[in-house]
Amino acid sequence: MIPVEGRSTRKPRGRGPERREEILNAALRLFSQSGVMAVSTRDIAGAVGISQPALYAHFRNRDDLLTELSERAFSELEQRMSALSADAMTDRAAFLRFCRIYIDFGLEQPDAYRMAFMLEKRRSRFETLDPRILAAGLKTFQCFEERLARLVSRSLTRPGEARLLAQTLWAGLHGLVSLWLARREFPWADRETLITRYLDMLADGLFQPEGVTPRR
Amino acid sequence: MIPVEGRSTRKPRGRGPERREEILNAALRLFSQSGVMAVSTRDIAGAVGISQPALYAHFRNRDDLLTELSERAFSELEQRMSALSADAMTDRAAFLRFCRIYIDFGLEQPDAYRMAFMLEKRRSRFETLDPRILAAGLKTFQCFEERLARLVSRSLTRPGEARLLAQTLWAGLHGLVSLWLARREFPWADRETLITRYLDMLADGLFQPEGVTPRR
DNA sequence: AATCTTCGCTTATCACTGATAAGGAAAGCT
DNA sequence: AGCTTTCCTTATCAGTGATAAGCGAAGATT
Repeated sequence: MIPVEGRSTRKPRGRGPERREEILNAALRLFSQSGVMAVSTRDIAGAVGISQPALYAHFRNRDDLLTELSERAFSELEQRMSALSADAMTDRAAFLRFCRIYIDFGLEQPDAYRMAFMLEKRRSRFETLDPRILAAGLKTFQCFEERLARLVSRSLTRPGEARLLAQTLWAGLHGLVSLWLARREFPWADRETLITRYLDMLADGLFQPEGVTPRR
Repeated sequence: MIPVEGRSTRKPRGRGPERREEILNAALRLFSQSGVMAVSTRDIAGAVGISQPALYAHFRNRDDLLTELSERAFSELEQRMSALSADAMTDRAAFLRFCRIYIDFGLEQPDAYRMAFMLEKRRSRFETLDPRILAAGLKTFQCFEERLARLVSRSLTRPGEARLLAQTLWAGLHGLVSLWLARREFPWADRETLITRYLDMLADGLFQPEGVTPRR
């Protein structure tokens, strides 16, 4: 009855985990093709080749599956941010490259980005955010804040500055990316110009010229 | 048969338009209470006191109703932006107040804001934006751009600057507002501080000190 | 070897969703 | 009065996420 410490008494690992993986991949592919809202559990099950209720052996419900994909998306973004080492750069250059990583992630993987930051549950009563997504988001933000702080540490003086900067910067980048994703048909200005201009504006505000103190 | 010019031959205005209004108001109230995704057409019909199919005499479908509310939200934002007259202000002060109007609108009327900018249709195949919402959004953006350009005209030099500034600014403000709305549980820094800091950063980038040219 | 247990799956079914069909009743116009 | 139009009803549809009940084969136990 009591399992031996460190070794489960039984080894039920058949092809369960692989199936689970299969489902996640199929779901992500379908979501990318048709949008999260348009894909039903039957679509996913059909793509995998199993019946619809079979999904519920691997995930508690549809939202649970979405949450899992969301966590993966966060993880991918963390990896990209962590991969940036900018030792031989000026703060400004490092800052710009860091922002680019975020933006590129959103544009290259719009569905992953949507999962992570724009996901609203289908039938949730008054928008209570899934705690797992919240936790994953927090972890990613901490990564964001920490990386950012190291990159521009020489330009930060006041205490609490890092967190404030990280939140404002995140918001700004998210605005750009999310509007692009949600309002694709809008007559946007040239994307490169827009990015460059926006980041320059931020950087100009951040890295004040020497001898000039920001007003207010 | 042929209606007299300027006077319709029949006057079918029974209580149709009022009903329509009633439905829109009930829907908006329900959406505010429970979130857009959680409210069904039966909920709306029940709140008005009619049967569910009766809705379809006034709106082609659920999305049509949402679109109508979306247009209203845009209209409301336009009104707020147009109401700002900042003749006796510096460019910087006018800029800050203008941004505040946008932010306040989003925070005070989160559902209207969501309708306007964050609405993703329930079953749309690959996210084609409703042309009506697109049109309404365009109109609002033109208002945004025009008002902004007048406020800070003295600080704009290059051609095309206004449009670029408007789009980047909009994106930045949207990022702040939409993240607040979508991730309420996130441990945000003090909201006032965050707003002030963010707008200052933008303004610092925008309104360079005299005699100092922005780098790059 | 025979049995038992567990796991991943099936079919059948649920309540609910948005949407349509068909028809009824009342108001307004000719 | 008769006709049309408008707004509403009930009945019903296919499709949704989710659950219940049971089946069958693999692995463990006897």
